[in-house]
Amino acid sequence: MGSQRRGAGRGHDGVTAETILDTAARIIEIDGLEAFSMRGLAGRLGVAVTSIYWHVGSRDTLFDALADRLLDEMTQLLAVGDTPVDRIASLARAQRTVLLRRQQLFRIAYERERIPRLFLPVQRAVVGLLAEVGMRGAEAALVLRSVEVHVVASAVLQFSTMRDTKHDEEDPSLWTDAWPDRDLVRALQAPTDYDAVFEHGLEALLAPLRTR
Amino acid sequence: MGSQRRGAGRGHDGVTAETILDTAARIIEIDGLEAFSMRGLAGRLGVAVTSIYWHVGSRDTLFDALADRLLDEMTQLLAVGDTPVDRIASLARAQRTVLLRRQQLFRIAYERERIPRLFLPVQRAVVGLLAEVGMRGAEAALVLRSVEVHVVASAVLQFSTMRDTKHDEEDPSLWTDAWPDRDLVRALQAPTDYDAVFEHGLEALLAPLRTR
DNA sequence: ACCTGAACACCGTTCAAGT
DNA sequence: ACCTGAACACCGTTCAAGT
Repeated sequence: MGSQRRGAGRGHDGVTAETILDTAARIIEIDGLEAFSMRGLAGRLGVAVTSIYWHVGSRDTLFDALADRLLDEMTQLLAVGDTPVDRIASLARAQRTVLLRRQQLFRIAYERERIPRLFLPVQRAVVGLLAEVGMRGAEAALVLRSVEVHVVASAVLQFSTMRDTKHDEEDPSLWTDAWPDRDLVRALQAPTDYDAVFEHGLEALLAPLRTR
Repeated sequence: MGSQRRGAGRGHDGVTAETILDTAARIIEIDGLEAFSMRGLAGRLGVAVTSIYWHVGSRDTLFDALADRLLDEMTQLLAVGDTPVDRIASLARAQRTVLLRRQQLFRIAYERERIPRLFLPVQRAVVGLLAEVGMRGAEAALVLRSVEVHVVASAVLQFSTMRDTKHDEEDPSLWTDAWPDRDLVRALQAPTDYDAVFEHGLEALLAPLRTR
């Protein structure tokens, strides 16, 4: 709302919109979204709260700006692989990697309903790759969205177990009843391997494409 | 922390832990999680804030109690269908239906990392059904978790578009470039049919089981 | 153009005091 | 056993005032 950026950084002890956003992003990604406050951010920057309002506006517009940054990052992803289907899979993995690295920013984007926009650049690429294997129209749209849901899915679920490690393993007592299948009980007591779950689901979704 | 419930409702103008939880759940599910506050809840009940602390404890323990209620609801689900795979699919759908109806309570459970516990009753049932088609051990665990991830996934993604209807459709301008595939553009401009996406992904995950 | 403090209307929580 | 008001330490945001 307020500011207009001009020229490069000046030798001044004030803050710029950039440094505010940088610091906000760092606080949020390291200490978590709920640890963030406007006053805390101002304190970290050594500035009055009201100064933030001048540079980037309210908490709301600040979060919007952070969501835009994540969007920028999503437009940089590149597809690799020998076949079109391999390249689709590589894009899905790359998206997932960004989401896992930017968990908290992703939550912000999610809460502002920016997910469709966030995924648009990759979707455009996937559309082209689907056309290469002869898939178009409503059928292609369904595959596109299924892959998107799957990427978000496994990332979101992984968040809740990543947040604190003491919950990283399932409570063993939940599965200690006398089950006949000891291998399965052991597999379920181990921490969920979300990478494996992701690959399994992705392969299930892409399998029909591999035979065209 | 404080109270011990005894006997049935007494004719008194005080509140009980039950009525507090009922009112809290209604506020949260109707007005949304962010609209909830301890003071607002007290106001709605016509009681001082501090009275809530006596009956159910802090906001934290109150949310824990609400998560327990959702867990109870999840234990009631029944499998229907002719084949074991059909019954697995029916359980997945039933779970999804509960999640969509109790969106906000689910968010609470999710943020408290109760998802594994929440899904345990259904998982037990699915384990039995997988055994019926001869799937056990680590392989069964992977399928189990993939289905769980898929259910949560499509529900979570649907939330963000359900919250306000003006975002229910994708921004048409995102796809209006000159694309050769008009059918696909039309399909992508329409609101996402999450039911279809859910069924598509579920079928992809269960397809390998149908041929055993 | 940039930064400030004071003020407002909110929070969750504790605690001593009432009946 | 149950409920209360006062108080504390937080919020986000606005606004008039400074330089």
